[in-house]
Amino acid sequence: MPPDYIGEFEQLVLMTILRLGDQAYGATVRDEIADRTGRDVSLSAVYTTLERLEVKKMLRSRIGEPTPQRGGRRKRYFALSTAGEHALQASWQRLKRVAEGLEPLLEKR
Amino acid sequence: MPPDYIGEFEQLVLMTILRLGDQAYGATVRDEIADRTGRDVSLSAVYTTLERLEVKKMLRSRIGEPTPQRGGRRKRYFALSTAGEHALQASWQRLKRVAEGLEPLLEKR
DNA sequence: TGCAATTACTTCTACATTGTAGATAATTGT
DNA sequence: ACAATTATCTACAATGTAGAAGTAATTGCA
Repeated sequence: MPPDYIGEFEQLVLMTILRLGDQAYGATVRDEIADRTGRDVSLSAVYTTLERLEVKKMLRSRIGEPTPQRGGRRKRYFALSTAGEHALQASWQRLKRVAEGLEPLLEKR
Repeated sequence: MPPDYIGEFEQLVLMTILRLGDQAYGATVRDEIADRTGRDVSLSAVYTTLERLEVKKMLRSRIGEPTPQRGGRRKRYFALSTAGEHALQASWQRLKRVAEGLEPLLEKR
């Protein structure tokens, strides 16, 4: 594998974190992916992937302050590392190059 | 997994077959992916994936006639099935929706 | 002719990585 | 203590990948 290879779900997760900015944690990532793809992934699938991406240094995380609301455990917020950003950009570029010119076939219905 | 889920490499392979049309077989698929992604995948990686996609009915294959060239085994040509075309379109749509609006971040260098 | 060498592809075997869910545990507010 | 939220553990299935081995053609030469 290329050193910065990421799988398709990892790619979705990274993009979603990028989109969510400082509101990226387990539940929001899950919900956003569900909304955008129509696919209902389990929370644990998301967490496992987040964990692995952090091990690969593509993400960093920090534990949030307790929210003065309704109880419950503290959130763990995630953000892309520079490496993660690069890996995501690289995979996006590769994909675009492979899809280049095929759009009419990929999008016809 | 959604019934039509395909991994990222499977996606590359399907797109490549679409592009290659009636010239899609092991070696050409490998070379095209290598050219477009810069990633040098082994032939056997390609074959395994082709095989699995055919089992999932996303591809069909036929054995070609012997070519009057330099000998060698007959080619096995691949083509997308209707299901494969749909799965590819669906995954492309999902991806586009997830990436929507993030292009500036995905493409900046 | 006829068979070893060469060529062009494909299949087999095996293992690493990624995808995914269900059960379980940890914190925090009331 | 209990309800509310979020996170971790455990396990297994699916996908990604390479290297060795196998097969079917053509060629060249005894």
